[in-house]
Amino acid sequence: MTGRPRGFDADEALHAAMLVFWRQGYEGASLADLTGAMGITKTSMYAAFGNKEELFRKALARYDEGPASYGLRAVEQPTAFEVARAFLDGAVRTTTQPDSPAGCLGVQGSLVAGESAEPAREILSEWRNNGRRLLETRFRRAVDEGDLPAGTDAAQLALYVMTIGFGIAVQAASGVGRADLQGIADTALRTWPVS
Amino acid sequence: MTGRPRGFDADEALHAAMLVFWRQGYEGASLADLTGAMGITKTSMYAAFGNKEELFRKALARYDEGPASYGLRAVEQPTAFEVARAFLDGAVRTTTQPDSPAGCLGVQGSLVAGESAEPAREILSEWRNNGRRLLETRFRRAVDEGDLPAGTDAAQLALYVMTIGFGIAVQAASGVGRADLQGIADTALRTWPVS
DNA sequence: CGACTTCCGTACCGATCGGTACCGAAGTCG
DNA sequence: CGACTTCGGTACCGATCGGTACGGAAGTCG
Repeated sequence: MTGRPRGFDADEALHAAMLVFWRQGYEGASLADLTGAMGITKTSMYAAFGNKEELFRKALARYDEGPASYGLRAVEQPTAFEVARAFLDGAVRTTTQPDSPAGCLGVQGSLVAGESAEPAREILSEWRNNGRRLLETRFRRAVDEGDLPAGTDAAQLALYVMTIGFGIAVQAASGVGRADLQGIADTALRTWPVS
Repeated sequence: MTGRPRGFDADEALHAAMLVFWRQGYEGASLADLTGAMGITKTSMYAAFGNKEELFRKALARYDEGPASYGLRAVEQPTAFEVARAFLDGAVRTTTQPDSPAGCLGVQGSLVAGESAEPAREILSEWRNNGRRLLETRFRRAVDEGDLPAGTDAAQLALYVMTIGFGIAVQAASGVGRADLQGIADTALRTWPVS
């Protein structure tokens, strides 16, 4: 347990890996791309992170704590409408950050389809389900509190908001700019289905 | 020009290739996957279609004429609202057709990111732009006709509808069922931003 | 210092990637 | 029939895929 300490910063390396996965998806990111960006060799990567799948899992966790943390902050808003606004605004901001890849890591990977991407697909499917459940329970609470009309389908509403967020992520990845996407979010909020 | 006639149906083969690209995206579909599904060998594929990129281009054209033809039909509706409804209903139906892959070929490919997918990305970017322009000009006409309020931003509205369609496609690829997606489309239409 | 532990660069693994050269088989003409 | 043309199966190309074996260098302890 004494030995030579590792010669690179694991956190920085993980951050770099996250950016590569974000830009290129799971399958599209080769080990050469990843280790190149991380500034380490394959051997060091395997020693530090296990394998590509584990690296992806850790990079996704890092993504969740950082760029995608707007989801957690959104559900803390006092009203359901403000939750939706915070969520969509956060999606627009994160998917169009100038110093990060366009789009959403969680969406990029979900679609990629080679057979070798199966682990990533499952990981991301779970990630997205967590997000939806988060919104759903928050909206259910809003119904209980009288913030949303009784009889509102919280699950349906959560799915609706998530869907718009995904659409925004796809558009961002396609090169649509922040102003246009903010316009979409505003439109969706202006026509907030309840209230 | 006499020679031996080809021993397979090029149309059927192209259809099979389209399904593979649809399910797996451009990069995710290997030549082995493609030719396996097409029932021909690599050699025959290259002779008949050129290369993978050309095959993809032709498969996309086939997709456009078939599964994605709801877009063209949508803009023929008499009112802007009905255009949007036809578009979103078509998106739900096509992305959840039980005998076809879930999701949208045009969206699957847009996100995939390996370096070798660059040609596909450009092809699909153009494809999506065409769709947006189609809606935009249709909405602009609706403004001219007084169907939409004067001052309505047709481009923004087209982008909004496309975004919801993309979101639906992502959800479909994630396994969300047709009924839930139809609910999303209905929600979006119920809160149609103009009217 | 010297034993020990860990790091990390090189070189390599089999598998698969998209794409091609070759050639016998098979079908269409005169 | 026989010349000709195209089909399409095999075998292969170099490059790259994710992953690993090995060994020298480098750092931490007693």
